[in-house]
Amino acid sequence: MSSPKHALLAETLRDRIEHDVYEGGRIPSEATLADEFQVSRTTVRAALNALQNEGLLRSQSGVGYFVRRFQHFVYRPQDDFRRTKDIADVKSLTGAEDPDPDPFIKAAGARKAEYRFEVTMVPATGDVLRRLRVPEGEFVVLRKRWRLLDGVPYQLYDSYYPRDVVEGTEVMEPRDIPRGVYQVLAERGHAQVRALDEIWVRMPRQSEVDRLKILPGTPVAEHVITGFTAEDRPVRMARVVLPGDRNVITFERTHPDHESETQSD
Amino acid sequence: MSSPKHALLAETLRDRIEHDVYEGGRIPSEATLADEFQVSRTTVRAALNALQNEGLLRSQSGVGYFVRRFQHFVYRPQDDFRRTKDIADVKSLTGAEDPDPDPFIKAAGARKAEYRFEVTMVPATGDVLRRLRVPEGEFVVLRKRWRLLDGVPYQLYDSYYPRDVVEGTEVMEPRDIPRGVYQVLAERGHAQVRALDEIWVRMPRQSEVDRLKILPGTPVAEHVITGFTAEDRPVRMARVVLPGDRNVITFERTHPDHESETQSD
DNA sequence: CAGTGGTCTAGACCACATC
DNA sequence: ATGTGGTCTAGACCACTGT
Repeated sequence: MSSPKHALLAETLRDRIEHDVYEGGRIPSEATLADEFQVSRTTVRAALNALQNEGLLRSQSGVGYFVRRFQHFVYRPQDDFRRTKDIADVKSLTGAEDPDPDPFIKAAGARKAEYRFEVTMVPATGDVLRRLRVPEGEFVVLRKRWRLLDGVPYQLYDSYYPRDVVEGTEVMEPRDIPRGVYQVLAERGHAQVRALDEIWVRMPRQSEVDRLKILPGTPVAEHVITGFTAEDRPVRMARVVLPGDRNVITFERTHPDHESETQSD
Repeated sequence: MSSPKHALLAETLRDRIEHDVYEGGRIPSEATLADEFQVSRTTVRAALNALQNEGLLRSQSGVGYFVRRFQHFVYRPQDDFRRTKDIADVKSLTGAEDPDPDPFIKAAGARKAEYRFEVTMVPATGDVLRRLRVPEGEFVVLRKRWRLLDGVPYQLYDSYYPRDVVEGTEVMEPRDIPRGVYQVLAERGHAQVRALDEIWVRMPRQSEVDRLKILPGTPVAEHVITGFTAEDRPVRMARVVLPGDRNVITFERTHPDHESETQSD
């Protein structure tokens, strides 16, 4: 009926962490805990390892274990749609000479927002192929974007476009598009009028751990946006990978009945 | 420059799993791997433990390690809004005598959907208090719901209502409301016309591990929905906890410019 | 019964951070 | 130099699953 020692220890530590027992979020050393609970260091490590995987602690080699603190960024996928309309507002609000209207930068607030870009042509595979309804092996344009706040990576934002839709436009260049991508798509006769959002949750791959500089035990959300024209052709797919310790995804919506009511008024 | 043995072993195993090297998803025993890679059993366990925490493997005591397989449920928060309109459709489609129009049941398809309910009054605390804008300590109505598919818990769905809004209605009873909650709210003069969705990602608490029967290394999404009336009063807050290995959250939206275009047509 | 994973120990050596 | 976490070993005993 009784739990193993490492589980009991983990339970005790979870409790202490929740009640802020440890000054400055600093957990006692492995040796100290082993001594206090009369168990081997290996058992202490098993407990601490579990807490790390739950995202409660982080360890720093040669220093110690610390309680993790979080600061979330509020990510609003709907803002991307609204971009072009807001350019004037941003200019008037910030007084910036050359305001960057990217919604990520607008939402950054006091934190320093930063980008990295990379544009390539890749053969469509897997879910990209399926979502963009492109023949196997056909090349699509991939815009890879890193979104950083105060030097910390907050999001990986990769967007895919069918080749014919964006070829010869500034979408092919690795820099921000002040007009907004939707403007460019519209000018080419592929205005995006509808989007489907899919969100799921998983543990990160090794490549994402490296790109996002996340600690072990940090889950990620994968957010895939597929954009459609009025003719229901998919013209854009974006895959956003968001570390769970740094992001909140938000949506706003109105009741469909209410919409029709107001329309029938 | 070289990685520790357990990391190299984990890397090798990740690769083998991805390339489906192991028949039937069955991983060799710890002893076998220790022998093959010439390391101690402890080192093998460190590698396998890491893969479990990444959600790639599950272990079964006394049996062995297996590759994990996933079957996702498509969760559409917007369906909840549409509920009352669809009752007739469900009846005509399924031919059921007493069709249950809950969107979760509709979306279950061939899988057997199941519920558990619990209704209580609790003092508002933390984010519930903040989101429902209720004075500290004031009691709110809590509807706790478990949503199961084929006996497996897929979602914890807890919804909170200000006491005055639902007192004396069937919302206080621990069973499904065929009319839909939105209908009840509307009849009480608190029609919900707008909702805010917030989604984030984290590792589960112990209580959630128990309630959802999830394996170690499974992250969860927390989805909080706050519903507002036309007067901007929050009348409903729901907290949905979704195990990452079983759910995809989806939204559909239309381009705001497009909406205004069609309205101005 | 044999084989599997789960628990636990004592002890060793290393790299790294801090003083 | 000291203390910290990171790695790794060999070996022991247990509980559980399958035949």
